[in-house]
Amino acid sequence: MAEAGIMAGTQSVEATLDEAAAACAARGAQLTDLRRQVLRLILAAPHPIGAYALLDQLRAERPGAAPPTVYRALDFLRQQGLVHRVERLNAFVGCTGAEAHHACGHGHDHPHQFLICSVCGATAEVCDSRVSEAVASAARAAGFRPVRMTVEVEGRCAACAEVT
Amino acid sequence: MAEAGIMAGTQSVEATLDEAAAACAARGAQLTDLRRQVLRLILAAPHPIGAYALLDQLRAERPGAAPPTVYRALDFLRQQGLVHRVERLNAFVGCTGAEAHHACGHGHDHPHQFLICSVCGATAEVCDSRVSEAVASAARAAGFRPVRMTVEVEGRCAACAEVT
DNA sequence: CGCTGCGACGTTACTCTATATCGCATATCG
DNA sequence: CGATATGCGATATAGAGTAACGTCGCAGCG
Repeated sequence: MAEAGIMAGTQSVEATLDEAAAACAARGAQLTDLRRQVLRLILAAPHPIGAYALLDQLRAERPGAAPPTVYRALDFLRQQGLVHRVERLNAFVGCTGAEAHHACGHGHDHPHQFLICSVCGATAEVCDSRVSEAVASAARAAGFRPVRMTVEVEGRCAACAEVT
Repeated sequence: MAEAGIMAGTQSVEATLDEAAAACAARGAQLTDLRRQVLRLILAAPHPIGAYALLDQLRAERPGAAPPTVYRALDFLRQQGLVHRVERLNAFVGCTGAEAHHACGHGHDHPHQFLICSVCGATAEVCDSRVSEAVASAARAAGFRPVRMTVEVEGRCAACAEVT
């Protein structure tokens, strides 16, 4: 229970992949086999995963895979809002709760925040509008026109904080 | 005037270096020649500068410089709160307004935010407590114990926004 | 005096992250 | 049919960061 806030989506990876394919199709883009494989690996990983770890795993199914193979797929998945990049880790995670974000009116480039546990490596995505409002308003106060924001918090997740 | 929010400190680089040296000494650390050179290059750069660009410039004075040379100096300068890393850019900037931060009660690891202009590359550091409060409180609401935060906003600075 | 510990720095080598570029195949449309 | 677009294989290179080891100089101390 303590991990509730840190858990990824509860549905199966394959179901998520099917939803993702449908969402892409609805936008006129296609989730090809390669892209689907990459997304599957990301969703199956317990934590944010680096591009080259992804590449290693991908080679099991696709021996010819090279860095551009992975990066092209990642670029696509990010455009589609299916994957986010965690800047502090140079790693990638599946976007959890894309439905929720759409429900609250955000597009696929929604503002989000990451909570990164420096003990266990778990990374949770949250979507707090007060945070994005505060950041955007601080930026505007400086005469700045915000477009995209990165908010990443390093600390201890609930489970690791208990141990203290 | 439009750039007021984006300007770096107004005093000369050398004066800043002297202050930095004094601040280090007060903490029992020393700003050696190497560290001073690296800090000078960062302060003189108009924008955040990458480690390898720094290395290239450093080699003019110090032909034997290698990556560890730069990274060790950067680690020191970051510990001393004289330099920040911009995660989105994999680059480094001088900490503007360290005095102001100390004045408002923060140590040298103060929470800060970056405004990064995607047109001209200018990067401004701001220190808005409402932002850091909002982020910290969102994190705690998820049972997370925040330690350090990265807030980086990409958009258009005042000068570049005028042009539209 | 020589020993020891420590911090700063040099040096080599390596890993990881990311992009540029060329080229081929297919697909879709007028 | 040709023309343009997209996906992807393949090679090469740039950029970011770290590991490991050695050396020098400078305390403090028996």
